[in-house]
Amino acid sequence: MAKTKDENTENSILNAAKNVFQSKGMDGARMQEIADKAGINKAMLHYYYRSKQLLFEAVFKNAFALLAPQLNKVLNDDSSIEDKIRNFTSNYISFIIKHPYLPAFIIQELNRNPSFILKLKQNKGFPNLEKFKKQVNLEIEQKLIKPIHAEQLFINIMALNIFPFVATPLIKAFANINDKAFKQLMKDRKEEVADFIINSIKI
Amino acid sequence: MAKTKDENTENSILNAAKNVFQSKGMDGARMQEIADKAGINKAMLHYYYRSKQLLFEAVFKNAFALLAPQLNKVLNDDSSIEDKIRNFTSNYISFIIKHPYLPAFIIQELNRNPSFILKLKQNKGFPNLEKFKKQVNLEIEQKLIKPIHAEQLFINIMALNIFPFVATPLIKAFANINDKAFKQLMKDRKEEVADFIINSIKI
DNA sequence: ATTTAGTTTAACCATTTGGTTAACAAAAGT
DNA sequence: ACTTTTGTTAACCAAATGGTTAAACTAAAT
Repeated sequence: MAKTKDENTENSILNAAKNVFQSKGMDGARMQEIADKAGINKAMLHYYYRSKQLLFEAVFKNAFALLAPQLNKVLNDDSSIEDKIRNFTSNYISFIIKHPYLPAFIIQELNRNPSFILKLKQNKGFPNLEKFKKQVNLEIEQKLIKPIHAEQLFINIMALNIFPFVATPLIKAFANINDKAFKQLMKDRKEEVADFIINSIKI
Repeated sequence: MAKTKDENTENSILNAAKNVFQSKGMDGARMQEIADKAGINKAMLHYYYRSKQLLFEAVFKNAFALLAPQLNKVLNDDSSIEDKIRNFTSNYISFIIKHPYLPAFIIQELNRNPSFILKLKQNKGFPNLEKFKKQVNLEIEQKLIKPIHAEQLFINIMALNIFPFVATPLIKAFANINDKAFKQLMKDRKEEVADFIINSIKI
């Protein structure tokens, strides 16, 4: 396929692998297809990455490293809960529109192999709820927001932002809309979702 | 595996196939494993279902047929929006706790092959938003709920209810909780999610 | 009792797939 | 100049995999 200045072979392999793995998953991906897309011989894949498993892990870690900082924004910055939610929602949806396969890929592969997340958890920078919890409880005490468990609020924020990009075909079918209308709906959500959440918790 | 009165072979195959396909997906599933779990010879799979693809489709249609009526409850019954949301949320989460693999399976396979949903769309009983849209707009006119696009509200309801069961490993890792705590969190959501939605749209 | 239709099995087959090997080319050290 | 290291290829391999076949078994129908 297009080899738009992939510089070195190692990188063009990773790019091709990203493509194939993210659209077909570990089980559906074929080493031959990755090699073809990278424009090289299949043996090169093993020369640079030893095995399908290791190549996959390189792709997965890359993908996760892209997603994690986005989540940390909600959890670890110092603005108010309301500002956080507005910022995060707008940024996150913009981000995902650029990487539409990402969330479904990560979720699918973690379901296939849940123990894989244990490795990721050890990295520093792995999202952690502690600070967010304290902040939520503080704002509840200060009567800034209605009582809610921080975990539930966090799940709700994730769900409202991520779900449509994971269940795209389902939503398109139920709402009976085409690709263009779906994209518009997602753009609208940048504001709608934040309003929806804040409406619910604001006193 | 356990062959607890599976009656006929055809059914025990379908059961085994359900197990394997729903936990490993189409690409990860192996005919041999299905045969072993059903306690029969691999040739029987082809005798009764001709091919992996057809066996898979039988499982998938079964799964979808289980999910669709649940969604139609929100869309086509005659109670108020508020009652619908409360009923649906409580029922749906109970339902999914009994079939935890279902939503991830359906979403994963539709992402793998989005055109597959076209076949399903032709079935009557396929969820449709028209009635729900009218009702939402009516209740907005009557000042019973705040203005919101019906599609967005529907997406939000789906997201808040379904997402945690699709992204279970992710949520468990972020919230740093074990299986027991996660299950409790999900039970709590039966009420919390409905409150969250209604808080947001109620005037 | 014998035919017939449906069910089940073991052995087999062709293809696909991840991975390896050996030869070769091109840089990089010396 | 030559030796070593790195990058690349084509051909090959063993295992796995979906699928087929022909024969055997079973039970009801004739």
